[in-house]
Amino acid sequence: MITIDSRSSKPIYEQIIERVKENIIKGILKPGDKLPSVRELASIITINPNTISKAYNELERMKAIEVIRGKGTFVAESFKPIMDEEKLKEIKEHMKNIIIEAHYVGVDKDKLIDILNEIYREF
Amino acid sequence: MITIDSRSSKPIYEQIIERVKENIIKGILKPGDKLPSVRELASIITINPNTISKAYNELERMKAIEVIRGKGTFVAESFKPIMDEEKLKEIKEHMKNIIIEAHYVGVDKDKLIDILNEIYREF
Amino acid sequence: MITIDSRSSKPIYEQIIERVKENIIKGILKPGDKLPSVRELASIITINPNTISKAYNELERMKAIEVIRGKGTFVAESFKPIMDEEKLKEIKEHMKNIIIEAHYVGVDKDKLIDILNEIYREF
Amino acid sequence: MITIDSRSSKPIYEQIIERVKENIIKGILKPGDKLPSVRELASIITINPNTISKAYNELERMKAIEVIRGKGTFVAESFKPIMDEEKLKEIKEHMKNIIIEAHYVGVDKDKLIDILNEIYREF
DNA sequence: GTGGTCTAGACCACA
DNA sequence: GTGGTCTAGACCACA
Repeated sequence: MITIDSRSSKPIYEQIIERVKENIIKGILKPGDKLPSVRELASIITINPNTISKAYNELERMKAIEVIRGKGTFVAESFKPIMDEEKLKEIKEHMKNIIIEAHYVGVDKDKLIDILNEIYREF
Repeated sequence: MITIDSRSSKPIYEQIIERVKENIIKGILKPGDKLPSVRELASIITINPNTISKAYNELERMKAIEVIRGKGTFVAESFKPIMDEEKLKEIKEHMKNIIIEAHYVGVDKDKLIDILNEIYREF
Repeated sequence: MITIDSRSSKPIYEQIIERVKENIIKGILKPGDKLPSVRELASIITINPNTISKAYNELERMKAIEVIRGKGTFVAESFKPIMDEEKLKEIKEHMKNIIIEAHYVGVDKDKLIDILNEIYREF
Repeated sequence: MITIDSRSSKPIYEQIIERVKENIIKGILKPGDKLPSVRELASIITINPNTISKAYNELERMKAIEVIRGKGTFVAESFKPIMDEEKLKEIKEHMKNIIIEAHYVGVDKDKLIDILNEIYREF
């Protein structure tokens, strides 16, 4: 369910965050579902537990998951998008950079929208 | 022409690369145009020359600019998009992450396409 | 394993790149093998770590080695020659120059092919 | 007759040396032939005269050309290869590096010998 | 412990 | 004046 690319320049803890969020959005993980414990996940994907911990902590801060003491970690019950101006600006920045990179491999606006639609279809 | 956001977590040399590419795409920098010399740009944006050098070197590797010995650095004459499977996969990855992040601030597909179109309009 | 000729006009970081590639081709370094860390190698050959870093970065770009975050640097698992027209042209250029230089020290075609065969035998 | 690639990382003066030697080996320039004067050549290929001068000086040191005061520069009358141990070692080094580079673009021994033969045929 | 980024500063070849 | 190489040293994120 969660696959890590150790060769990626993207930190492992960020990869975990993304995979968990992706699974939630895709409905593979539903509100109330229990996540594997830190140690469990660490042994499954053979990653240092500290790294899993860091990912879970960030996910909790984002209200994507909830830690219930003594019971475990669960997908948050109610998902309310939090409109965050800073975050929105960041997204625009990232999109601009994608557009620039796309241009340099010969991907134009229409092809980029195709890619975007394709990814949404997978969700 | 080239502005750096020192609060950004993105390395300075990467910011320079992006700004130069952006200026080329927007036509602000045209093929054959001379870029400021390493030392010049370093003093303009008060960054260490080594950092500028690193950015210029990567831009040269990407064939976006050309270094002519003892004369300076110039926007490459011929821009040919290089279709790179790896790079394309990377772009898709980035796009997927943007979509995930967008979802968490309540930005849906249509709004994201709006943002994309808006950025293209600036180019 | 890696020796530097400080009298050579060839930059140190390029010498390191060549020695590493040579060791990989000779099988002294095998896929998955760990390379000495940047600091380790720096202290072994008494070279500044930045210089080692530069060499390792170029080797990574060439897909000869892989950097795994926080763990170290390893010989790439899968070696796939990348057919690169530019690089091939460069090789021909170099070969032409060798032939010209050889002529001026009285080394003819047959002797040059002997030299070539001799080097291949060492690999 | 002499073409320069200003984008090459190879210094212009070295490129001139190589082209002149190449022309001599190919017989395009014969012993006793007059070379263009420094200023002439400088204006033909629009290069700084100092750069031409440097190339001619090195060619003279190698006994490939001769400067006759007040008359001009000529291809040396008698070509005697000078067996130079240092130079030979250098050639072997270069050959080794070519072999390493060739391996990384998928060019094996036989193909490399083909390339070598092909270049000799042009001479 | 691992590599990545950045600064300050020196020296050099080349044009 | 131009970029390239190298050193010394600091700080940082990641695992």
